[in-house]
Amino acid sequence: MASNTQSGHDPAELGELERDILSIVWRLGAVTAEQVREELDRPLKDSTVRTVLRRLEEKGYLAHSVDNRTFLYSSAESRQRVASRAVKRIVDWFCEGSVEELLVGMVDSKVLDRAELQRLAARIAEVRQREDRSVRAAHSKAKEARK
Amino acid sequence: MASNTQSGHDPAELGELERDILSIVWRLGAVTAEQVREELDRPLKDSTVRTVLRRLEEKGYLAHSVDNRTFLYSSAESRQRVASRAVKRIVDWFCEGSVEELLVGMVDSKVLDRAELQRLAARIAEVRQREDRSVRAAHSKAKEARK
DNA sequence: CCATAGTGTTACTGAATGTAACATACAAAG
DNA sequence: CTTTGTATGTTACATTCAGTAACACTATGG
Repeated sequence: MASNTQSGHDPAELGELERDILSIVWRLGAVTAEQVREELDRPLKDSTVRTVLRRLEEKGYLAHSVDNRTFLYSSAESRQRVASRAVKRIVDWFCEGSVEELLVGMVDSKVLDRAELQRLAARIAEVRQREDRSVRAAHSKAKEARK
Repeated sequence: MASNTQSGHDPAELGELERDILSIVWRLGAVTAEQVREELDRPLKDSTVRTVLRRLEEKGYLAHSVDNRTFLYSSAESRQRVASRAVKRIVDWFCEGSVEELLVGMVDSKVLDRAELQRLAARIAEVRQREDRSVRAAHSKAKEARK
């Protein structure tokens, strides 16, 4: 059943270099292959970096624009979004879709400590507020349209 | 930096067959290779199944005991624990360790809907309670073995 | 002693990733 | 117009991992 929100690609799991490069793009915003290369800890040839950038674009993680003959790569998906999808996959594989069970497990196995849990609870409350607002907004907007 | 909580194996990401088999073991509790094979949808040779079972054991996900010449496999780690570690990896890769950001992202990208969020909040409160209790218990019980 | 039921060993294949050389194109300098 | 320096396009090879399985080995009941 799955049914993703949009594109139909299954990220599987990115390799280490791919993740590093993705992180750099997320951090710097819009970068050239050269910039990425400099940012990396490992000394890689530029063709290597460009190959990975291209692959990341093929996979839908990046997009590029051309700035005066030079490619400027930027992310096509936010970190949160990518992370969320990855987590969702995990929840589906291992937890039969129950996010709560997952969270409980995370606390049990000390992946999440109490402090994080606390901040998390606060954050959830906050997001709930925001959600409420947008729900209400959509509501009144719909009413408006109906008129 | 980094530093894992305990054992030093990096789960990377299990393959599909591995996940299926792991799920079967989690579901059935203790199984023989033959049972696993029957449980699978795909028709695989038993040597295939046994190979995967062995690999899962090597990776630390399963353990086996010998029951009268036959191997009985059972899980060495709970689903929640495995899922938690997987999620932690993702959080580390993509969210710089911020679980809250991840959750926020999950709500934003509709991976988590409001109902789930609500149940989640309740569950977190519950876990918090339990944590409090065990913290108190551990406290009075002296601080010998830390595991 | 032999067949049967298990396990141990080894191997091949295909896909994904890391890594990079080499070929091309084109704008600016001369 | 030719040279040259950037930047991109193409292609390839090595490695690793997961899927898949054949074949060898061993002990046990009849």
